[in-house]
Amino acid sequence: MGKAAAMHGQRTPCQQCPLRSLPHFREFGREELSFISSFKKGEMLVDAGATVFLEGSHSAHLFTILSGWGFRYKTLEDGRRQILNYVMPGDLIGLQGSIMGEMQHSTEALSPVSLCVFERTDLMTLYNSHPSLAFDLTWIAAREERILDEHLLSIGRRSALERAAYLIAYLHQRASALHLFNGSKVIPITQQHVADTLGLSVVHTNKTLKKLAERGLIVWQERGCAVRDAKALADVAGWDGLDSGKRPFI
Amino acid sequence: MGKAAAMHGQRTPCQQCPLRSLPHFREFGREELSFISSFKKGEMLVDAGATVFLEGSHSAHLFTILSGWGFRYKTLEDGRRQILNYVMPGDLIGLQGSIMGEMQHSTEALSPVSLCVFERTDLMTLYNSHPSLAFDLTWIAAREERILDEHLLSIGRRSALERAAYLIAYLHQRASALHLFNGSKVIPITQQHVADTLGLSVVHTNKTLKKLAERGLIVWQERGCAVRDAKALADVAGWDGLDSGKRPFI
DNA sequence: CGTGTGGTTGAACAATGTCAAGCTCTGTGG
DNA sequence: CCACAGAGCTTGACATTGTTCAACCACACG
Repeated sequence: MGKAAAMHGQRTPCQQCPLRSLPHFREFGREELSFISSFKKGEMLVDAGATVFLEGSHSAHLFTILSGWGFRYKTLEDGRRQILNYVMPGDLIGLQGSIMGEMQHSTEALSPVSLCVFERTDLMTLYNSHPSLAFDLTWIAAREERILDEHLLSIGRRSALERAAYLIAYLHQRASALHLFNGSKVIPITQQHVADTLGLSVVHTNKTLKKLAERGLIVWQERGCAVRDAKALADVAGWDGLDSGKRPFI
Repeated sequence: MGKAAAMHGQRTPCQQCPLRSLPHFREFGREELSFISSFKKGEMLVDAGATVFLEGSHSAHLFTILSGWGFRYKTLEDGRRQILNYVMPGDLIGLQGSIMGEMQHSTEALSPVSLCVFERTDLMTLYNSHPSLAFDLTWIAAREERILDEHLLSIGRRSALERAAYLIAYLHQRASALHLFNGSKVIPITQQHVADTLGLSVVHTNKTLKKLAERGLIVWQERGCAVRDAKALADVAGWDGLDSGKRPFI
């Protein structure tokens, strides 16, 4: 478990944020952007495997992912782990803790991750001065809730094969919308991550993924999963896909 | 599946809302209360078994539960149902749909339910004029997210017995905080509801609940579940319990 | 060269699902 | 008052799904 974390002053001003130009995100006004730019206190880099938030901590910060992949998880006392969701560029992390106090889940980097750093004490200023951004924060929380609803349906009621298909289709769709598949085209997770997301053992996960591979829907390769037929995956899972509309991000 | 729904003009003004006096909720300023009172457009009553929201709909309203029990759920095409969470007095429902458009889950009443009616078009006014209430809305969404995180951990990684214990401890703790156990002391759900919440079959749920009953932790009775030892239930599940602090409600 | 991490496999076993039947209420209509 | 129907709970036998254990393999990295 790597731990390296480097803090830097602000590098990219928000006005030139590479994520802003993606069609996936809603456009922001000049004033909103300049406020967000002042809200941002710097950037942070963490290694793959590093822990960004630890369950039980009280972080003074919250972050937006600039680049890289990570995941949120909880564990039981005896070590059983459940991955709750994955985080990708544009995702705000630590909002739950900032608003309610203590962090009740951990967050770990799957790849090297760079993050924009915000301070939780500035949140109230945002609510006071920028209602549209305040609305966006609620939007972001509601979106996460909606995704968790679908995950719950998946783990509770879908078979192992359906679950695996759903998970990979979901990750693929999100990453595609962010144009994340230019270089590697590979989702950077291990089968252990898949198992801990689906609530299955690694062994059974392996056998399940193999079935998807035999049908030509995915290929498992060095450090990750490559999608061959996203549509068929969604079909296997009986999943409609994510909203296609634009979404806000801070 | 009952469908009766009656709309009324406002009966109880928010200043005299019986829920406000519970120690469970944060106190509101006079100004906040008067705004909320204007935000409220009336009250609605629905029968047990009635559907409040249907997946796929675009409701013009959102509601706060005044009294009664209900639950949110999603279904797969072939009818498999997953209950996502339960709703009780003080809970705001329909926020997800109001903010993001279409409803992606359904909500059904478990008992007769009375609701305060709000209009989604008024939401923006709230954000513009009352930052503290805007913050509360994000708080409410973050709280739901946190609860879903715990449910996901439960379904994904706890055994059937642990899951059942967690669910009942959770419902009991929430209802206790709301002083809901004056009359019946019974959680008004069927074993089918428990099964659909835990992601188990009814048969296995029945056998699992029987084990909890044999240990003296619960008693299953006419139309519901009575808790005998809440502490022991939480212990079986290895669950810490909910936050004890005050929370906002609209 | 070792060593470690992640993937693969088969066999034995445990957990959970399915099927089918019966039971106990409660409410309803004759 | 009785007969009946439906909903929800209970139970046992059996099928299926998923877990655990125990290897072994392949590759990357120091």
